[in-house]
Amino acid sequence: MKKFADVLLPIPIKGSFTYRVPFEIIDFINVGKRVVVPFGKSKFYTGIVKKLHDTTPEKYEAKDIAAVLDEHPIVRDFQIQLWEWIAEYYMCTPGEVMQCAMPSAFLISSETKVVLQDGFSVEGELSQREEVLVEALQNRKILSYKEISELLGIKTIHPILKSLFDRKVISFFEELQDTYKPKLESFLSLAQEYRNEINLNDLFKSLSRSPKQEDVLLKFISLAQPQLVSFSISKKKFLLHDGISVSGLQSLMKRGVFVEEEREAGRLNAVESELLLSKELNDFQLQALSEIKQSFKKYDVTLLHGITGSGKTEIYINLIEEQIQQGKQVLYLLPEIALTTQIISRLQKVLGNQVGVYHSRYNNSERLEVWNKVLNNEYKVVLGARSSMFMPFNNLGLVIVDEEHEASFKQQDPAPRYNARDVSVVLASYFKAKVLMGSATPSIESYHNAVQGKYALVKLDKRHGGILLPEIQCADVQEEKKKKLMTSIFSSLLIKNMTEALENREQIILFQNRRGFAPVIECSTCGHIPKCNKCDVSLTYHKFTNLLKCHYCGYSEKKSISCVACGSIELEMVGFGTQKIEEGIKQFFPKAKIGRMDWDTTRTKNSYQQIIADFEDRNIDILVGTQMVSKGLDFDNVALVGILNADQMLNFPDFRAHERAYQMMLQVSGRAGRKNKRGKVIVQTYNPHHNIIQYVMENNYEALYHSEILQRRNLNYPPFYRFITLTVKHVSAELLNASAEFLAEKLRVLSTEVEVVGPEFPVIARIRGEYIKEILIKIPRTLPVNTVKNLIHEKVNLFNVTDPFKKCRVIVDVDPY
DNA sequence: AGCACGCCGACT
DNA sequence: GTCGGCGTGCTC
Repeated sequence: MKKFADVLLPIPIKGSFTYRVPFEIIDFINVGKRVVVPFGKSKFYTGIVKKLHDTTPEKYEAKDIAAVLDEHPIVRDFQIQLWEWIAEYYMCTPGEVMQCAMPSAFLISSETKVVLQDGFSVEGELSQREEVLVEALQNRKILSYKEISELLGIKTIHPILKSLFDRKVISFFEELQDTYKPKLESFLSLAQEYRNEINLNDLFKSLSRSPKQEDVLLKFISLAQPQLVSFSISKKKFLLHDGISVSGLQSLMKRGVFVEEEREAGRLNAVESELLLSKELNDFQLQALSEIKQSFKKYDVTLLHGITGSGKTEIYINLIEEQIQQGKQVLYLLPEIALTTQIISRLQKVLGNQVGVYHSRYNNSERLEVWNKVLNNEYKVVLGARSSMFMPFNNLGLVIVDEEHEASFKQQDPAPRYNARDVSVVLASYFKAKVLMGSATPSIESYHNAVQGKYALVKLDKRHGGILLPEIQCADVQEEKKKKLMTSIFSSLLIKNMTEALENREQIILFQNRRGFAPVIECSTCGHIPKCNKCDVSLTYHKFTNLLKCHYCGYSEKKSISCVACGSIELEMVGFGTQKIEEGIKQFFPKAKIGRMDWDTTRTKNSYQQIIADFEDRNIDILVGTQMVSKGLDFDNVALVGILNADQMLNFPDFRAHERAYQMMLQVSGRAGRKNKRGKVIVQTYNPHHNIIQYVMENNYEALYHSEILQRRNLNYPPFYRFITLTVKHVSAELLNASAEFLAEKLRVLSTEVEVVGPEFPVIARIRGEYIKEILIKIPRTLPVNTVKNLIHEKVNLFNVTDPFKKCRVIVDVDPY
């Protein structure tokens, strides 16, 4: 009988909190269950029981656990271990990991509510604000702090509330609100009295003059056969059947022929179509599959290097089926951007309702339902973005990380800044499960692991269905400009090929990596460019809304007709985004149907699907887009892919810029090519002889790897060194400079082998009014990283107690991407 | 992270 | 004078 419980709370504080287990709940409490606990002066939080023990805390009096919420644990032991591993490795708190790992619908916290006291009487005068509040409470009975603050239009409402409380006008209570409400659906069944033949026949006779009602009843009975008595159907689905009129049904309901009952329905769409067999694999796929299975015998992690269009997904499906047969679960991780309906339905067609999907577009209730289905073993496969690795698996056999090189597996903000690809190896180890990482362009780190023999390497270098790799050509922008061939953003080579493709009624994709290349308004007279006044960036012009927007803080203003600085009306657009490209095409090919796919046009839930559907149905001739067009889409009529500005990607100030540029160019190139004709790719660049461009044209990943790994070794970059960045922020640039310098100085004495670079201003030195400085710590692989991390913690803690530096915020990012 | 307490400017 | 801003410290 354990008397104390260590409870994990979803707050960014180190360590867990020890509570007393009251006698009444001692039989119900277990590790992994949720408990409600008092926290601070008046709040209640939901936490997870991490440990039960008998050690009386010495330094404080433990508070009592208020309630146990679950009948069975909803978090498994391995998850608590995993959370702690992540917290330690990524230098954050287990509370932050838990917050990110669990659907927030599980973690309800209390909210303080204000009510009038029974039979209150006002003694003395009320201030104007107090009067407003009392009046509002008389109308609405219960108000939250936030509502009161909005009502009175002030932030500090505490003194007013205290004064009213002291005069016994109002009182407080804590409300725990369960945000999860099961979704209900109406079900129809035949009323008791018509469940015998005589009454039913009478009913039909009486309906002879009401054909609509008769139809409805007949349909119901035909659907119900042979079990009329116990049959029920969802009202919504029933109405979808042909020949059923809403009015007919309503009349029958009024007569009491049907009874309606609300049932829990679940939000997740079930797959109802017949399952298909997985596709037959070709010889190359079979070969790769057998190599993978072989490698699993010796290695925990296998890297599958399979070129675009080689049919990696079919191999995955095969492996998943095998795991399911063995009664194991599978986690299939994809970058968010590649999680399209195409891939989801492909999996569901073969595996049906055993597949659970988990991604950011799901709301809290949906996430909670997926969690429960994994917990109850209803889902054998979880397909999702990085956060789906936090599901409560119970016998994981395989983790697939597709598009392994993608940066989006690393969470940027907020903590935990984890990399799902890397953590999945730890996750798998708890189950002795295998990890399969797949990519057409593996990350240098993973390929290095394979080369070093840490991972197994399996190659698949034949395209599926005999489709040839596209022919890649370079358009030398500099040369064309010299010869005055290039009068727009399109080279003559690209225009020529586009014209050809359009004449052949073939489709085209134009790719523009927008990053840092958004349209900016510049005054032709004085050169003024509108900037965000809180961030160190130019505002970008959005033609559709006629707004100037900041991409970092969301600030927007109306575009003025004249220059704000000099009043001139000669404003010019500099740079081009996808919108500008769209316009450019219209000039050259006025008849072509153009679609645009970027962050702006895919904001609403279905717009993304719509664009893809339009492209597939050939309602779009030319698709212009950012990164989005490069992921997870398989079109079969794309003759030409144009990469408009390759240099933009190559010149990005980041040590991974070349690797990324290669990956991106190869990925978009993969969209070109059809069954009977070789696709074509035009790369527009100022540097056609750049080695990366050459590697892309030769499709030579090995060469890219060797040139990159050499660089990394020479410059002490990953994978030879581990990186940890410390980001320091403050509104005052002076304080920030001094503070960052102080912190860097402290860090420089860590060890002679550890390099401390900076502090330096990043490319964008100010966001939301705060200046930013970065310190990069480079740790050789040979050094025990935990010792270094402990020292970093020590220095950051020192920083956080040293005046005036502690006023700055410090963010730690391990293995930044 | 919230939410208390406590110190200081700009208004009745 | 006090109201209401915000900086600082604590939470089992």
